[in-house]
Amino acid sequence: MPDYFIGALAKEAGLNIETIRYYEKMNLLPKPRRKQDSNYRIYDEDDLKRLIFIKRAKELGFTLKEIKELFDLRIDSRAKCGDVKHLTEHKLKDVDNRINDLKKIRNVFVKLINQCVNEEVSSDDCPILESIELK
Amino acid sequence: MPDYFIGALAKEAGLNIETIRYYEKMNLLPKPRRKQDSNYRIYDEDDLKRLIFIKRAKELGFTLKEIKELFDLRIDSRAKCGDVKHLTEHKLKDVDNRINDLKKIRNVFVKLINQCVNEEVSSDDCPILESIELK
DNA sequence: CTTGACTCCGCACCATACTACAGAGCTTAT
DNA sequence: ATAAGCTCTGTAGTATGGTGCGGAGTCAAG
Repeated sequence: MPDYFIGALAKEAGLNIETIRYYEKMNLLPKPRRKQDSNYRIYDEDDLKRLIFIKRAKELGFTLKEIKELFDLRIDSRAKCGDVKHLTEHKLKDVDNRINDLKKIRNVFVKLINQCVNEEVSSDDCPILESIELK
Repeated sequence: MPDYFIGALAKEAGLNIETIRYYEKMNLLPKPRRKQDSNYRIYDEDDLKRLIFIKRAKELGFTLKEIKELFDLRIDSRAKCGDVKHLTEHKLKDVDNRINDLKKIRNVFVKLINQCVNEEVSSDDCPILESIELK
């Protein structure tokens, strides 16, 4: 489990250095240990995993604030089981809704692809609106 | 199918008026007809559907630019079937990836909730990192 | 036919999430 | 031991996606 300086970590994660420092400032990434003398930040595999998670969660539509809340969901010495359960059930419902709506969008794509297979089916209408009623 | 002025549409869609005008400027919403004399914008149910779709797609992590591309996916007089098929297959793959990653996050929530049921199971670790390897 | 609510346009401002310096101090390969 | 290439901090700037405001005109209920 090798350690990284910020540049190597950034490269692994596919982010840039400034973004990593930004996440640290926003408390999305724990303050890393520092090298003696130089004060360079030292990172490990856990930091990398965390960055990759943040990156993907952002792509899935979570804000940095929400991602922070996800990291904070845990049963620990401070948080009560019941509280965590309640919060988590709420998040679960949200994720289920996201999955469902993505599936609807998926179906539209499938239909559109099949139309294409049937050669020269042509319509000027917008299929994404014809087939979806996201409510 | 009643028509709306912008205020009523905004209320229905749960957006504010300025946002609707902004989407129009960004070409996410077609330029609406206007009332004689007053030049007020006139909207219909299709506009409402479109706005609701935009709103949800944004929550699912699509940018306005991507949403515009989704609306533009159609087989029409200009676009060739093959092109649309290719593009759509690409989008389909993307949506599948999103669904899969959301399912992983979902599983973590389910585990966490079950832990809570088993009373006083406590760990200071972050389960979202323990259970997910989004790669 | 008034009056309060609505709409028009343009432009300035805001929040979020980065991104890019500058100037100084490390690291490391040769 | 030197030079290219890191990293440090702080601050300022950018892109996206809105949000607010002013002054003028329009709508519609009473």
